[in-house]
Amino acid sequence: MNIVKILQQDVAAAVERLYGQAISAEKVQINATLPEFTGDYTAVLFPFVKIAKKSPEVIGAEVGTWLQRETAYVKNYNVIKGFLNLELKETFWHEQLQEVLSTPHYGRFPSRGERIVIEYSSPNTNKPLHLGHIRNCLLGWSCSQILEAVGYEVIKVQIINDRGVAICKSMLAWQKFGEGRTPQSEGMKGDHFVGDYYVLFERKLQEEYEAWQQTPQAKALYETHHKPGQREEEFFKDYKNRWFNEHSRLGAEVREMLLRWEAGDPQTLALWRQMNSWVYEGFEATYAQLGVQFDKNYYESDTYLLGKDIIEEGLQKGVFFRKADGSVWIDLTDVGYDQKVVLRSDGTSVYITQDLGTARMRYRDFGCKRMVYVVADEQNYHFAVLFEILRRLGEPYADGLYHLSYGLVELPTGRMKTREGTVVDADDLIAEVMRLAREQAAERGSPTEGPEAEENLRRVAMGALKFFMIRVNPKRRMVFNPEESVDLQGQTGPYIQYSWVRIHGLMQRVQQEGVDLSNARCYTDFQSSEKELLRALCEYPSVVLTAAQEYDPSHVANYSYQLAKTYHRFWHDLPIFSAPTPEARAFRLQLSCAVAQVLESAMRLLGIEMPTRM
RNA sequence: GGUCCCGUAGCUCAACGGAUAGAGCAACUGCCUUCUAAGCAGUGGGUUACAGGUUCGAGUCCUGUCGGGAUCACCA
Repeated sequence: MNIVKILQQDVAAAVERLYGQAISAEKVQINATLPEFTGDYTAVLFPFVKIAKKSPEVIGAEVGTWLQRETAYVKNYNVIKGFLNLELKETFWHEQLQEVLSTPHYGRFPSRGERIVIEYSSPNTNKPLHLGHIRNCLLGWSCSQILEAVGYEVIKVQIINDRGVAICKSMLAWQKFGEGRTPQSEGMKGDHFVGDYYVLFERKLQEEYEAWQQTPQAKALYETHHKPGQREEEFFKDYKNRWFNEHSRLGAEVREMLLRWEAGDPQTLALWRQMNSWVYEGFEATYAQLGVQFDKNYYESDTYLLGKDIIEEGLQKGVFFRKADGSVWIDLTDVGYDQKVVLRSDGTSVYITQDLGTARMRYRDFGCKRMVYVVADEQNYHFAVLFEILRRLGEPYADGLYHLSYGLVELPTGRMKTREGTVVDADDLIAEVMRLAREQAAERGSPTEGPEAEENLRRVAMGALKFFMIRVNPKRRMVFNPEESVDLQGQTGPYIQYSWVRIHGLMQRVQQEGVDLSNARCYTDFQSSEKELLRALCEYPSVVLTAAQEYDPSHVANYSYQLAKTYHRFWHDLPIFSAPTPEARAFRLQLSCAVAQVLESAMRLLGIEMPTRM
């Protein structure tokens, strides 16, 4: 059990014994003692003043004495204002260190025998992945690792939006202008190849639209329909969607194609499969670079008709109601939401219908009472509504749903905009980070040739990128400065990796020279940076737990940085291999070993691997 | 307009309701004859948007104001 919990219980016991009132151990506040005071952990005494009817100073003395007498691990105490600083015995710290070293998966929890589904990435198949997908993937992946560490059986899924207007646009553009080209013939990644046709379509569409705006019909429309003071340009910007549906020739062709697809036209399906398979090849390559995987892929083409049975069920249960035109609704005004359509008047599903169906499908597939959706915060309202509907339907998993909502990734210049070409492509970004890692390694004289160096460079580069994105609280919007993301100094992934590499070097020497570490326990003269490391090591499991409970990997990222920072200072302040005594050397090496173990474990939870050399 | 999220150093971010609000970047200054300097140490930089309230104690909780964002489609 971790030390904070032990202290909470013992302080609670002390208060009960001394003052005759039971308090819950969880309420006892235990903090790490601030560096300027002596002690390891500090109990906050103010809450006991009412119970004890004594001053904090007196309570501190009494509780401190009690702990020192009744427990095996308190060495000394002092009271400053309302704070009881406790100093723990050396034997206690040795036990803690040995526990870390002897627990192969320190920081992992026993199985809960419970499954949890986590959905992330979920791309459209008309364009390559971009910066936003990277945040999504990294968040999803590290969350899945963290949930696994706390004992869930995690099932990672994505839903691929492989149908609809968007992919038909790419298909149509390829059909009209592709002249039989393929990713192979062009030497391109398939997702970029298909994406280019999507862009081409949009360009051709814009050309058609601009030409149309010059027609008498369009001019007349502007004259009769524009809002007061609205310029022609603005008017046509707003009108584009309607024009696409009602006047555009290309728009009509896309809709025809979509209809042919829905009717199962073999030629259309063949083209659709061909183009999607190109895209999937590209996605796979990007996912491999990011180091993320999925246990199961759902395809919208399989799920887009789901959910209608649920609508029927909901109508019978009185959760939904039908309007005169045949459309089906739910009224959520009592919880502050609106009325929502769940089935169109023509009987077809809307987006949320699909999600209702997919949720149930996953429950049937995996029997999981918990599901996490990693989706950007634009969809907060959608998920609030989805979860509320599932609750009202009485679905057995309804209380285990969580929307891991994350903020948009912006550039220093503002939001990424497809139209303005400011979208940061995932593959470009990865290539850029790799390039910079290589450049910096060369500057420092680190090896850059050979398979081991290549792998190390890759790990450093991806470590920088991943840490940069994961260290900020998911729900925060984040500003992505491409230059800072590939920084390798300061609060970065490589900083943490470097501390590990230092230890790795030490351990190699330990092995080569066959250093005896068995007398580490004889060392008792702990230095402050050693104590800080020990305390940090003890804290690790609870950090993982917090990250899991809050679905927030940034806790693990910040912890890793803190631990690495403490280690760097320890390294700087104290001789390790050449410590003054054999006991000090043994202890410091063991301590280093434990730090490396925890750092590697924590970083693995973030999807970051350690390089062997830097 | 309704609902939700966010306002912390010049910038990017931390801080279970606890002690004097911390890191990194950027700027300046030191430290490699000793285990890798992608490191360490120091200097400057703050009315935690503002105003009230709750309490032993508020960046954190409550109310209001201001500022930023998202969302409120028979789109996905």
